[in-house]
Amino acid sequence: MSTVHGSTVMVAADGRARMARRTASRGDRIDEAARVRWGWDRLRPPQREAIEAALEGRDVLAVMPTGSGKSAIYQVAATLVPGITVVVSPLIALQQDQLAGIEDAPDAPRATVINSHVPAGRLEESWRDIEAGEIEYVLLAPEQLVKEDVLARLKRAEVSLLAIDEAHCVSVWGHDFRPDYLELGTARRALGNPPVIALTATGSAPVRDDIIARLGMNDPLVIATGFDRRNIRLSVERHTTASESRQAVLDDIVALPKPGLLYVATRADTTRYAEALEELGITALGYHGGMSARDRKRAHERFRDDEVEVVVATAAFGMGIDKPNVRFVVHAAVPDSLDAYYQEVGRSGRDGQDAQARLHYRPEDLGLRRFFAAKNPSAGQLRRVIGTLQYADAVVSVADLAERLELTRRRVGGLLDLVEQAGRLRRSARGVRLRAGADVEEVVAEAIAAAEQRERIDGSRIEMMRGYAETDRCRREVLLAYFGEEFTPPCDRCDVCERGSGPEHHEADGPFAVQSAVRHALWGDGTVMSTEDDRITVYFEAEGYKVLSLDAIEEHDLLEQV
DNA sequence: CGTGCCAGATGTAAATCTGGCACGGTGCGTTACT
Repeated sequence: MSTVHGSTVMVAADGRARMARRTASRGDRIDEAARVRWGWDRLRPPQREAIEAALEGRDVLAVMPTGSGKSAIYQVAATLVPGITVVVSPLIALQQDQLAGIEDAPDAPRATVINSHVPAGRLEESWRDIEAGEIEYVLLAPEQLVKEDVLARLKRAEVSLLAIDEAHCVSVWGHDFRPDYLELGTARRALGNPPVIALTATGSAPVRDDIIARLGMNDPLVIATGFDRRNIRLSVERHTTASESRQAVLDDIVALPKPGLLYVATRADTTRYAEALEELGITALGYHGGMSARDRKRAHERFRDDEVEVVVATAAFGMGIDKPNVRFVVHAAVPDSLDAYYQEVGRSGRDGQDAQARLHYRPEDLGLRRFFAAKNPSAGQLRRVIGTLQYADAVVSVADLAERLELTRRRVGGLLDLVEQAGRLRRSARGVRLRAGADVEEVVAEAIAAAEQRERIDGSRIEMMRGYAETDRCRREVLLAYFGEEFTPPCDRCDVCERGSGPEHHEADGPFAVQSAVRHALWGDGTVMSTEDDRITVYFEAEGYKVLSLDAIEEHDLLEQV
């Protein structure tokens, strides 16, 4: 676990020198494949490093901003290993884009998608091609990869590489929303344990740890490139009333250069703001997950083609968006974490030109995020799940379990995740079973404790969002510290620095270095995320983020270096 | 947790206040109907 965060870049750098000597010819092959198959003149060092590691059979976690060529890693690596490459992609729309991207390349190998939108006839055709060895890339969502027949057919075709695109979904969605994300580790084993390449643009400590643990990655090479996007100007405007905030958002959008994105908290707000903007003479479109696939596609296209100035969207909008000239991302309400915020903000200024990231903040808006983070697992349902598993005393598939208990698969998946976090569940390709010697009431209590832990962690991430909004320090410093990157202010590209009102920066000379491992008497192991004059922020694996006063630490001897 | 809608109260005419209550995000797949 020690290579997970912090020392990662060093690990990569060490490996590079060694590998360069040993595998010069492999490097040539990589470049040649990239050039001939894809028409890319050269790969950047992080891309090559990741490919080399994967070819050596090592797991790779690449944390790189969108648009930095993450896909190239698995796309090129796939052409240099014998079997097929399975690419897990969260959205069917994204799979279509990726397929088109592959098919556009000069001499890329063939790819196919497996999902419920593919007509049965075409699907069978794809399978025949896969089994005949004519396909290099199989694109699918985790829901497919947990199906027994899909796994069996893929295994027969020999999978040499497993790529997980948008891998933060494992952590962000796996725990409740899309539980099949948690089965990817099991699926990997069922496929014969091919090396995993996990790709994401979100790289905070808990998310990275979770990805590595959930995918069962073994001593992965973690490549994290810089997070700083200096062309994006960061600012926060604080409001007291809802109507004042609303007016400020509209004023902002009128004044800012377009096109841009407005993120709101609810579906109803997408319509309300879009209508208000239209009345102000701005072409605007609402966008949320409840819209039809056709309307969503249309909105994407109109935004891409500059036919609409502003898209007003919930968090549903964004994945796969690679529009270069987005000039602003305004938030009418806070998202649930800095991970989400930075990802949304990162959709601006892809062309390197000036862009604005403005957050309109009311502390009350955090309430909605807390509501969504509340897990409140039912002890009764947990008892039924655990009791049924114990009674069965055999492997039961999640679908079976859901049917027997008359609960949705999502619900059962969420409950099983808690049992797993409590260390009481065994997963296999065919289903789950309880570990031997478990007492039902004991497991229920442990699972509830696991839910409470998760809630604490999610809650602490919301608190970090609050910390960003309310800080009197350089916003870039705060944001980058969250991603484990040290930054010395001023950045001159945030509202705090521009006002010149931030506290004077001192080189941290306290006892705890950023990214060092520490242990707390009560909260266990943690990693120092940032240090200030009188306090430090630590991420504890079991508790989430905590801000500790240095005086208190000293007085009560709370924290030791590990 | 916070917001916004609605019914009912207020107290004698129209409009404002108040308390209760529903609702809030992200997508895969499957299935039953047009």
